[in-house]
Amino acid sequence: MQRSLFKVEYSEEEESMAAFAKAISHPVRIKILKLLASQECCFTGELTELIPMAQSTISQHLKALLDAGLIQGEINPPKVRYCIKSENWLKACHIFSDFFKPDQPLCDCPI
Amino acid sequence: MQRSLFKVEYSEEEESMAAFAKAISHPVRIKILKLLASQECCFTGELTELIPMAQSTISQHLKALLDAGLIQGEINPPKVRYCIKSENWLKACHIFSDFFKPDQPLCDCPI
DNA sequence: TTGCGTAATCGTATATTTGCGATAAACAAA
DNA sequence: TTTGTTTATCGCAAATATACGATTACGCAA
Repeated sequence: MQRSLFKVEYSEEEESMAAFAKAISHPVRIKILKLLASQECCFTGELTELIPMAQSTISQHLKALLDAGLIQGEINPPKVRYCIKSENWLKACHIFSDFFKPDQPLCDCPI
Repeated sequence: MQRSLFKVEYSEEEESMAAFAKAISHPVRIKILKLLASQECCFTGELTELIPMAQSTISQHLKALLDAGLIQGEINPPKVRYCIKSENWLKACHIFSDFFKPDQPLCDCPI
């Protein structure tokens, strides 16, 4: 990729919002988060049974969610129990509700 | 990419949430949306002046936002005036606020 | 018609993402 | 120690995304 000479500057908020968005930009990761956020709460690799994908692929998506800080995992050999990382979940809640404000005055261009 | 034999099924809501998320998964697109959503409202290619990126790159990002349905453009030769597409903006508002509920009962695993 | 300004598209190069199977790692139980 | 269970990581291939310059397209004004 032919990289720009000077880097575009982004605010911390823009960067982290983009990172959260990227984490949930794949439907299977949304599905996983929904499962973890549901009342059953702390789930594990039963995900592999619920989602028809290779175990390695599920693990890869879990890693993406981990890296984004949206989930956390407790190693409980030989299993790993995952759940929502509430700290960053709340951060994401705030960032997105700040951005997507339904009562925001929007353009009324008659396009 | 070695595709799965059987396709994973996603709900319409999961699909469109992922699509919206992908659209805002790049900080420059968040920046653009912020500019368009700000009171100045209907913006155009002044974006090219505000954001130090090649014109073609900006146009590419605008197309991504267009394809996601988050913005719309009015051709006003030789310019194009963009603004938020409120219909889908509201849809995104609802989808994200439904997903990121701060008062949701989350796991209290002591990880 | 010819040029000008604006914006989209093309072509290209590189980076990242996505998916799989195979393998490795970590621990518990036999 | 060996075996089994669970999960992460590796290596690969293909698809997408990102960025640029160059070119094209489209009206408007000379």
